[in-house]
Amino acid sequence: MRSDPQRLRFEITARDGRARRGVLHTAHGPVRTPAFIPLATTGAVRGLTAREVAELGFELILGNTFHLFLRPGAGALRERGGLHRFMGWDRALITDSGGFQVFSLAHGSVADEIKGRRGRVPGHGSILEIAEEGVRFRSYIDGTELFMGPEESLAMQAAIGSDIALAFDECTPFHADYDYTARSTERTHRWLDRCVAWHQEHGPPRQAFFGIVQGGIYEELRRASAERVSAAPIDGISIGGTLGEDKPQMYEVLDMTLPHLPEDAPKHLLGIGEPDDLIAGIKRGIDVFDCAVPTRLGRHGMALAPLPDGRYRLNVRSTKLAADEGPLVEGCPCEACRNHTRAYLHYLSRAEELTAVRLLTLHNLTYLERLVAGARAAIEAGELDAYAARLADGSPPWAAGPKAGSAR
RNA sequence: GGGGGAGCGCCGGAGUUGGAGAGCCGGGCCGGUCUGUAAAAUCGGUGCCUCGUGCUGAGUGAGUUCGAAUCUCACCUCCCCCA
Repeated sequence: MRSDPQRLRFEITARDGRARRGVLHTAHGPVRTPAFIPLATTGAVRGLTAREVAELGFELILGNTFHLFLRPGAGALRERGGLHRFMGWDRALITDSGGFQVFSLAHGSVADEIKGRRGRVPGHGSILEIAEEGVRFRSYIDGTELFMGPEESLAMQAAIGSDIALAFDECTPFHADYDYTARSTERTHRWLDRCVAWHQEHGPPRQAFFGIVQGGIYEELRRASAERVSAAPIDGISIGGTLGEDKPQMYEVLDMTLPHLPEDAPKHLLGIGEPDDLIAGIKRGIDVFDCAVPTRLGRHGMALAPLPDGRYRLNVRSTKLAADEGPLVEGCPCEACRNHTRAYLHYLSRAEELTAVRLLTLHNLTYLERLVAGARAAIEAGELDAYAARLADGSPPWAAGPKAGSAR
């Protein structure tokens, strides 16, 4: 760990077990943790404006180096003064390195692959070669042959001007065996060294840099990767790669990784964001999470809501809601729940009105923001376990927090 | 009143003019899936039953034929044109 305070300072203000309440001080302001990070993959949180995302309370969003590299490209972003200015977002920005996308091109859908399911569309991979130097691939936009390695990724993240850059890594698939995962993880470590070297030489002065732990589902590899990454001069640590095929295995992977990371490092769990997983991660000491779930489910007609069966995805398109005059979720402070009925949202969603997408996206993001805000308050109050228990019993986040107000 | 055209499954369309469909494409409807976003995406189901080599089915009825969604006749409905 380097923890250069000029780039990033992580202040821990309260603890509850292994969970912590903190503040990430970035070049674009503070980020209260534990935090959920909405995805703005291509420079927009899908369906919303930057102002709306800020109004929901988010202080950090995630852009994607790979997508922004293809379009609008480094030159255009530099000319526009970086992504903050281009998209009208003046709070903190973290950029994923593109490692995940490079491998999703090879697998059709890493989302399936890393969970142990089969890729959705086999045989359309655009990867031409994965080598020590980096990855050659074809643009999915126009077929242009392109190359990205550690240096290209960091140069692009410099052009974007993110507050936190991530190391260029290989996201190891679930079906990779021990030997492949070991070789891949070692290559990711060598790429980490190249990223660090490029970043120290050319990176924006106030841009922080996070390393990424790999190692698949193998305890030995996770420990080795955790120790290797922790030893590098970095400002924080992301946990990536396959986290197993189900939630119990994901928690196992976390438990085999987290003990080997520096206690005071900001810890980012890549790609995780279902409500119960946020709590599981927070309890283990994770500080920030990013995930496509709230925005994607919103576009697919699903609302986050505690359900009687212990799940939390309400299908708004279901006929059951056609005449339901109640709010999406009782007590939710979002625009969809305050101003509209389930019946209206049901109708809008079936009619494929953009308004439905926007309202559900607003709701889902509100739900997760309130969930982590509740966790922050609970940690300060030393009541995280009680908070988690009330959530597990089906309380919505705004009704499950400590009685003594909130820490929003 | 005359002439022409068309009728199948919840809806629309294509197609076959004697060897066969409980078929095809859209849509709707019902349900599933989605965790570092090539996802406002995607995958199923959608006549009946006792679930099988099962039954019914091409506007309605009759006929020709070994065999009819296809050919003939009558009728019904809709569309277009002419009066």
